Amino acid sequence: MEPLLVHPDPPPPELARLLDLGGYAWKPVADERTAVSATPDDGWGGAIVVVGDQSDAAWGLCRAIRKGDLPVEPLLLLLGGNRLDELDLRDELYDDFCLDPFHPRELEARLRHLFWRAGAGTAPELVEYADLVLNLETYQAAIAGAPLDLTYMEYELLKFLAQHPGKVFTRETLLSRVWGYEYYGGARTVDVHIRRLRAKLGEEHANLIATVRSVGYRFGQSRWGT
Amino acid sequence: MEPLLVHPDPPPPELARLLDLGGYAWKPVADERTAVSATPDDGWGGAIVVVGDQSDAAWGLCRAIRKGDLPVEPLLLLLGGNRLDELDLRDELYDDFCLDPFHPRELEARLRHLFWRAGAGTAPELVEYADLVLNLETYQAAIAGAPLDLTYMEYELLKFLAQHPGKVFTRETLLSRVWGYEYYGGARTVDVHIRRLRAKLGEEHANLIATVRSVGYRFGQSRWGT
DNA sequence: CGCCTTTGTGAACACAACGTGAACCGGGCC
DNA sequence: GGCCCGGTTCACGTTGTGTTCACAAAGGCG
Repeated sequence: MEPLLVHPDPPPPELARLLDLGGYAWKPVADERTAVSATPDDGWGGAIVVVGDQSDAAWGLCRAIRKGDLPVEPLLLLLGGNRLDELDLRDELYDDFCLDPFHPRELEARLRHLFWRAGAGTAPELVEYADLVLNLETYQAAIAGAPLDLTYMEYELLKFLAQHPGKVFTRETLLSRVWGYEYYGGARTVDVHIRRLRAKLGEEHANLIATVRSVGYRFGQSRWGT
Repeated sequence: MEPLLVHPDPPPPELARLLDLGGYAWKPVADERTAVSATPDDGWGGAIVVVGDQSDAAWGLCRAIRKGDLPVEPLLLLLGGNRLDELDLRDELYDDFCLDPFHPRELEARLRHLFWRAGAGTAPELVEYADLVLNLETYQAAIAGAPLDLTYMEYELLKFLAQHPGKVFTRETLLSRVWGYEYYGGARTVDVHIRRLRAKLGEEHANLIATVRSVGYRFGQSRWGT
């Protein structure tokens, strides 16, 4: 199993002891920068962030993780009972939390449940829609069994679209989400990539990407239910 | 919000007090059978199951819920620290748990986070009126199940009207609210779009848009009562 | 009943949005 | 340096769609 990211560095001794006794691999990190440079080849298996005296640093790290610079899941917080208020309006920054001081078995149970949840949902790193399959680990794509030879940008764009089937995205949204947050350039760039994607998908599947005039593009068919 | 299913009946007084103070609607249920018969029309908003002295009954209820007989999500457990072992190998039976005795704010925070998680994922933004459904994410519309092929302006106009059913809008109001604030153009443009909308809605549903002579247009039936 | 106002209808027009092909440019590599 | 590859930009066609206009139909009022 991939090691856990633990903040701060050094972590509280009782946390370190519990992780060691439980047989978890883990690495302490002080901030986002050290976290990035210490990232294992296989990525992180999860994160435990202690919201202590310098809660700003802890929340900043959570935010960096959730922003996607540092993809770590799941994320568990450890915080004192007097800091429960700080959870307000920060739902998106954590998956679970545990009050400190903690019952060792509670923390163990929470970790186990988090990993169970993570493993249950997304076992293989695949994105599938109809005949299309994207393998996120190997950067390969295939349609109806036939492999697609996509460039980097084409792959990223198709991945993003296929991860949100049915939803319409404006060119601006695509530029910011696929290309990057501070992208400056013509919106028509998106058109060209869409065209190449459609061409590579083949005439038969080109209609997987629909253009919504005056709005943007949509991947896949409509979603009426949940 | 739909009421919470709470087990056992009666629940511990401190739990009842917290739910009441927090403004939650809730119903106590003793077992699966009473839970089924007490199910509200809109279903349950979630469940809080106390794993107490008769833990068998509690786990049985959880199993019934997860089996699908009684679709309730999310499911939060409340259990004493000496019962942490019982969580083992039962990951699929709960979404979160809280140790008893509990810090009121911890339980509140867990409830809030659970609801946030449940609501964040599956919220297809829809506008509905009678047989008409507009999906705001996919820019698609359907009437009586049949998809409508609307242009951008037609869609925007219909969306605006359907979002305020029964209300009458002058052409000027529609021009400013749908087309844009500083629109300069003939008011008859609205008529043409209304006509095309009626045509696409089909003869059967064309009367969804009523013209109010000398005033403007109204979507849906007039509202005399509530 | 006749006039005037308001709305429905059909068609024509103009333009914006999109698709398409090709050129440009910058980085990595031999 | 020359080459290749991939991303971006530009110019041009094409199609769709919003707008306008002229006329017909309908409704209100004296």
